[in-house]
Amino acid sequence: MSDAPPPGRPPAVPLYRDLVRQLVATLGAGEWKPGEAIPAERRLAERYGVSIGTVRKAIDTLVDANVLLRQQGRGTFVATHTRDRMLFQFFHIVPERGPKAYPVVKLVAWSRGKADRKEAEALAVVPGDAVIRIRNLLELDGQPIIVDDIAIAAARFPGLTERQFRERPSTIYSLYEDAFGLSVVRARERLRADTADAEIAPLLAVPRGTPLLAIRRIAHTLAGDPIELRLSRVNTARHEYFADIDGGP
Amino acid sequence: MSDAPPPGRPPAVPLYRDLVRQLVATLGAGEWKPGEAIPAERRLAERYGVSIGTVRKAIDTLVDANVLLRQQGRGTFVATHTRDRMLFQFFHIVPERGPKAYPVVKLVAWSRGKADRKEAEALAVVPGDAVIRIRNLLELDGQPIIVDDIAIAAARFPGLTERQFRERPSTIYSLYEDAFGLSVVRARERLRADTADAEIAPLLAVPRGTPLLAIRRIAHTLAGDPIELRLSRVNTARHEYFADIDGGP
DNA sequence: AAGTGGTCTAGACCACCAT
DNA sequence: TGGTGGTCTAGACCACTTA
Repeated sequence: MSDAPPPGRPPAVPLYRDLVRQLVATLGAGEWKPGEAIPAERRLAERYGVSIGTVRKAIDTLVDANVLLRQQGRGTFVATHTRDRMLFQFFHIVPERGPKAYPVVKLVAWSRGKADRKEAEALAVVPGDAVIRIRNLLELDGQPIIVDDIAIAAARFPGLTERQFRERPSTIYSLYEDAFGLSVVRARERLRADTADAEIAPLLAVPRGTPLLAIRRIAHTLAGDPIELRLSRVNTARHEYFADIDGGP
Repeated sequence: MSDAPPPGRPPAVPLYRDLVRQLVATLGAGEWKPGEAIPAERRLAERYGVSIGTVRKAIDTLVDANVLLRQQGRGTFVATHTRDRMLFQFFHIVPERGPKAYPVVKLVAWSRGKADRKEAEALAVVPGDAVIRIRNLLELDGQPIIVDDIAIAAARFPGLTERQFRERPSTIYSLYEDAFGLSVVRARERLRADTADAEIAPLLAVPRGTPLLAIRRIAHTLAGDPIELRLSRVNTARHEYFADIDGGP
């Protein structure tokens, strides 16, 4: 790509892998922003001195990872955090019966504080570093179903205000993206069964001791940096968490 | 592929998609069995009269779906239900800390009965049809952590005996595969929080009312037929369910 | 040495979209 | 009409496995 491979020394890393790395670096540097088109495949092939097939294979990788989005006849675009993407990729609570719906999000609490040990570990910061904590209440069908406790490192979100959260028209991840250039592309979730304590129960309008589904999520950027720790508590009386193991061909 | 495309009428379905369909059909017909190699890509290209690139694209699809497995220098093999595959693809319970481990499975109960409405719906049979119900207790680190209640349609597993379950050296899905030619390739799971009742609590050695994670799984064959309904109840005091949202590039 | 999958090329032609 | 991604070809060469 930049250099010819040394003679007789086959490249340890395939060209298209290297191209993925370069595309990710270019994306990370902000040369192509969410919502924008990246250059056409033929142009990328020229720019990097590889064949179009190799470009396609590299782009395939990033499309599979939901980082890029192909649109035939139009171009290839950097993925954005629309409501739809949030609903289909990151929101896994569905009604027991009936169609999936968008939650209505209400900000309950917003505060600054110092990272405790668990927060620090999850966010890859030092205990005591400034964190911002947000509590949201999510309603489905007009009923309060989920309490989200979100923690983010203040250093990654300079100047973030409570007002930005209140006035957010779209999803939280689109706020991270638009205002701070931080794109969540993947997350790890751990689930367990818990019970409603005195603090959570009234928010969800359930008795204390009601079993709740507790979801601990760490959201990552394309570079792999953790940028959000989220503890969701879900009333699963009429809703469920879904997971599909393998989409199939 | 079999016929030339009508002149001026572009094929509605791409060649490689059609090839996927044919490969799936051949797999379903049992021409290539789990663990066996399918013909080399060059041979498939000849056999179906397409280029090797098209064959590779079709095989890519089935490899992504965990139906086929490529091994460089050896061949492409039909996936089997090994312990490893079970652990990495279908078993999502991990210790709170420490490495993932295989569960030790103990058969608690085995019975035949008639499908109730929910079982019938899940297994795509008629209520009242014969079903086999299995209850397993799964231990991790020597502790009983999971109770699995499995229901399968008896008609799909002719001659299945309790003994086969007791003597199973590997996983249940490998029994389905080896003895009945039914390969589980994907599953849908729905999770909610529940509490231990009088029946489950003693099996897990917890007090009644202990919060448990309830997982309802329907497992499907490559053809999309549901072949197993499984209700797992998990003591999440020291273990968790994990879900990765997007593997990334 | 023979056979396998893995990478890469340099095109051709098509379907789709904007103008 | 021109540009985009989508499909498909017919090879070449490589890395790896097995015999």
